[in-house]
Amino acid sequence: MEKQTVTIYDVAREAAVSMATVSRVVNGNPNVKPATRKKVLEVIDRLDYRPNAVARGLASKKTTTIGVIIPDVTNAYFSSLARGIDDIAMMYKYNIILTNSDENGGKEVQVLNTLMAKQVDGIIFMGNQVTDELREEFRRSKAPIVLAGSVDAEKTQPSVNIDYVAAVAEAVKNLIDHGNRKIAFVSGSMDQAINHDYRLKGYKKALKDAGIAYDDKLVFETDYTYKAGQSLEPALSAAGATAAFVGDDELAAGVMNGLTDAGVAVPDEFEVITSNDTKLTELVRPKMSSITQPLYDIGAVAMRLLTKLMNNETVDENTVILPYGLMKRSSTK
Amino acid sequence: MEKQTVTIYDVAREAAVSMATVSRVVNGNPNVKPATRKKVLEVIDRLDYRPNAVARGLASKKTTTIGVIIPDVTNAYFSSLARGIDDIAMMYKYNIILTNSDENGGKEVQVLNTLMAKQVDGIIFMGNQVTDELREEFRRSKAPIVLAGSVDAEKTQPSVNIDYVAAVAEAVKNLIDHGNRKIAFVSGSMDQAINHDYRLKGYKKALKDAGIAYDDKLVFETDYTYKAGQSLEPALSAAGATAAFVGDDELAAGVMNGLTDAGVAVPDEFEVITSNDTKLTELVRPKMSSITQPLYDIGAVAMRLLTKLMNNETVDENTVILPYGLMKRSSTK
DNA sequence: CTTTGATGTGAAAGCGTTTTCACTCTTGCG
DNA sequence: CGCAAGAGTGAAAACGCTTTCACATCAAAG
Repeated sequence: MEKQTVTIYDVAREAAVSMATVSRVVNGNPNVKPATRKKVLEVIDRLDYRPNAVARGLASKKTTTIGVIIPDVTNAYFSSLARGIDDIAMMYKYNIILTNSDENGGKEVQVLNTLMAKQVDGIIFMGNQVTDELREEFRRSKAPIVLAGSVDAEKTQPSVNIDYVAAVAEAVKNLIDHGNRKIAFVSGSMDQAINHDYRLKGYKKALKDAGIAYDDKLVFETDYTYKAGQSLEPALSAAGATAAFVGDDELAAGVMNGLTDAGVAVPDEFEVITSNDTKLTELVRPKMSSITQPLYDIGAVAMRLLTKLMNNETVDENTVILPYGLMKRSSTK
Repeated sequence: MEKQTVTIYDVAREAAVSMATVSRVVNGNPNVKPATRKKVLEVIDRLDYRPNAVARGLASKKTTTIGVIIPDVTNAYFSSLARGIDDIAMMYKYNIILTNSDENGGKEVQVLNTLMAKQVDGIIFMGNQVTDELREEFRRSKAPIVLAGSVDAEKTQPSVNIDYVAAVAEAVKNLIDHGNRKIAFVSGSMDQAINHDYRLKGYKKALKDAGIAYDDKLVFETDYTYKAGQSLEPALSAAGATAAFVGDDELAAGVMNGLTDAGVAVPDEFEVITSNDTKLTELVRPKMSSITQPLYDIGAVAMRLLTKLMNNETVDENTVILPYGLMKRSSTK
């Protein structure tokens, strides 16, 4: 025996009004006489009527659902953003369809398509490799799309970020100020805009400002994993580096622990500064110095921006830049 | 100018067939002559037709979307499960509506209701405090619900877990075997079934087996946060404990770092063993010994189980128990 | 009284699919 | 050559809501 669903029609019949009226009271439309409203509400309560959101979505062309594409929920940086997104979404009565992309272009395109098929009202995209194909899909979408904690070199989509160039430059300058001349730049794939177009630029800028020559032997392109960082020590030492800027906290933890395990003292013999200021930075010993980012807020602001876009409100600034900082902990002098 | 949507009707007209036929080819129904299929496919391609999943959901009463209730995406334990869930879901063509509950009963009930309103085909629930009200909602649901990494004392819902009692008992026995007599039990709220009904039982069992009297002064009920753990050191020392079993990795990292910072040597003066075997255990120094759980698999199996339930397949065992292990690292002797 | 403008309500047309049912062709077989 | 059994297709009825439009009612204003 299937559980029976009660529809708006049942309520209308029982309350001796039309479906239109029931719909009005359900949606808080003021054009209903208080007495009628009360009557309808009673029936709704009695029958335990619950509006079917799918039918509503079909009729109104709004699903109050947004899509969120995330590289990996398991990643502390992105999950912090996701938390900010969800909280604000909930505040505005939206739900979130969350999908992991592994920053895999093909998967991203596919996911984007199913999200659009599901008629989401908006999309938040996280991931740093916006391919042409992806950009094309973005354009095709009738739902607004905002990038959170993610950059696209072409700046074609609304986005929320910090000023990565300036932040990295400042972090590296800090290392330089401590007397380091050979500073490693450790990051994930250089195919990602955030690395080659932003972080590396900041790195180069700091070097240039200090009159230090750029040496690509000091640039280490690897995976965003703890293991990858851990196994980097020999190379780092071989290159003669005495400090490193790292583009991801987990990676940085690996780098640092790898160094420590190899007998290199952090920060005395080698300084490390990382990028994302996730919880991780406080857990490891020594605690890691880091660029600080308002992680939760990046997600929250992105979601807020999306709500405006979905309501066709005019927004003054499509690409918002949130403030960053530098947190000195114990992995730098 | 709104972007125009092309509907199944447009395709039917252009291909000079009926909507029914278009629907058939879209859904891979074999009852279509190859020639017709080809013709329709061409038109679909030419018009760039994309089926509207909402309309489809209304007509078919299946949304290929499932709801996932998670305490906090930011938590490494749960986000690992979530990753397993999403991967399997994607494999079976489902999408996930993810919502954070903060293990707040009221929020959980509310979220559950909106999920049901959105006609999700199934629900995966994570959270260890199944209130009566919640249980009542579960019962009301026509979508199957499975618990992942979460226990309900009443065992009324399908679930996927490890044998917490045995695992904790083994972990504590290990501590006892190392000569510890005063072993602290550190966990989150005792209101949670997993703590008072499982972990604590395992703890008591191990003590009893070793002939050690249970002393509730050694039970520390706190928050699942790093900070909470860190500030526990004075109390731990005051109670004369020489070892601790901890119910959460982040909490355990806090405990351990708090101890270390206070000059208590881990593991020489104080041993720590934790519960979830998340990445964290490897990041901290010393690395933490832990009960090992197949995190990803718990999520994956839960999702797989859910697919069966959604298809009305008969499942032999509704409450599945996955194997656990014990990983000795450096926070125990 | 009539007129006017709000206010409250209902009928019915969508929204874009799936699915049932009936119907028309083909086949293969006796 | 006739007929039963598929195979292939279309018409149209759902699915459960929102929204438009027209209509009725009523109070205030003239």
